Amino acid sequence: MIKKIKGTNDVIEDLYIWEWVEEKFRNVAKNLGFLEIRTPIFEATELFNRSVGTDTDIVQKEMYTFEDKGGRSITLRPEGTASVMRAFVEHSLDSKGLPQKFFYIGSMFRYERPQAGRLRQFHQYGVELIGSPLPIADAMVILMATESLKAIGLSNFKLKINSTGCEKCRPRYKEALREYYKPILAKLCDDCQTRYDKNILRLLDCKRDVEYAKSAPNIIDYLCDDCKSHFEGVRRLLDTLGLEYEIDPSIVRGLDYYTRTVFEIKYPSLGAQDAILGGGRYDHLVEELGGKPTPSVGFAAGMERIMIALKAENKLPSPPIPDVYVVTVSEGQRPHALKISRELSKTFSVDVDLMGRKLKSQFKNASKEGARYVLVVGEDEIKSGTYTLKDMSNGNQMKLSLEDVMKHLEKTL
RNA sequence: GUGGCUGUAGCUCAACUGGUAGAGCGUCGGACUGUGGAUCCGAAUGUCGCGGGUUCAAGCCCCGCCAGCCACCCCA
Repeated sequence: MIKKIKGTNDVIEDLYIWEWVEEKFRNVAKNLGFLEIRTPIFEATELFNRSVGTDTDIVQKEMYTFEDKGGRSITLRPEGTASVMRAFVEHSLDSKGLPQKFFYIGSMFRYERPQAGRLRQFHQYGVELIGSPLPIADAMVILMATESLKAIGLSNFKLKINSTGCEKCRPRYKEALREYYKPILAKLCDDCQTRYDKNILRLLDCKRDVEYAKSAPNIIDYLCDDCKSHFEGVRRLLDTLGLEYEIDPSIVRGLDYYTRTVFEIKYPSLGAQDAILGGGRYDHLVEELGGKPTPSVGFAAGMERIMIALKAENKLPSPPIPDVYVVTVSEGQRPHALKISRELSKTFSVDVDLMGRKLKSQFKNASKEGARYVLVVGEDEIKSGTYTLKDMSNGNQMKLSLEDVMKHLEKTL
């Protein structure tokens, strides 16, 4: 048997949940003036090297990269922001005026070992607000994040924010961290030893050496005046909106392009992979991709993790059921039943037996599928032009003309 | 990439210290030849994850691979 590739998933019975969630997210985004965008699922490898950063784990070991038949290096997108920004630059969308506001829902690919809440092909809902340097842009994006989660009924999530400063203040902070950790380096775990050289910020969210991280220098104290007032501006707006958040100095995002604001939404009961959404500001990404300086903010949310959270909170929508199940008594009525099904399906969701089962089994089937009504098309019905409509919730039956059947369904469904 | 646990019917799981595969649920049918959700009866379906080894004999033991789950790393 050919089986699906490791770390991929078939969504079959649960698809209606996905559709429902996506609809809610689209609504939130569209009502705030964001335009849905679909970019290619693969891009030139160079795009991700430039945007995500050559030193990041994503680029170094997690990308699905291959050469196409023309000898080009192609990569399955590991995240969505790079493509949206590329499209923004490629189509000179700044000429349409700023800001430009986009959202997307789609597949991302990362070659990682699968575990709870982590797949190799996964899906993200993401938002990009391009062109505004102001704190209100950060606040808008964070608001969209929380509103989206609330729109699907989630409540047990925690918003955490931080600032990673800019090219002026971040080096100063890194230096301070190096000085702090240098004398105790030998006491740290093996991973932290390598993190010290590779990416010192990562020492802050090590799961083992938490004690040392607690008393480490806090980036907030090292922010330059501009970054500090920007961060305070964002906080004031979040306070105005009444959003609860925690300032968490250990939030260090794994992509190189972040500047200033970074944030995460955690769903603590999910297990090790408890971040359902992450984002921040990336003020230099457009320049990096060859456009004019265009400060931007955005986030990406993990659809699969959101699905797990939804199930945990028991906030699932109800599954789709047929409104009417059309049933025949014998073979001769099948053509008639098919025609009636066509009429009914213009307004209602209809199911009809396609297996040639006998009447009783058709009823069983209708019941199993949760059909609200069964319409019997038998010899008598065809002769008289009045059909037997049975309400499966209480067993009541009545004989109605097709027109009256339609009316009755419209009234009661 | 590393580590732990797991892999028997569509699903959940059983099979004593190795003796050659079973139950419940589900599916389909019948009891009930124009009526469901209850009950009863019956039927079908397994390369026992794959490959190799040990043995008279392997679902069970050994090795390798693959897959799943969980964790590390990292992230959504």
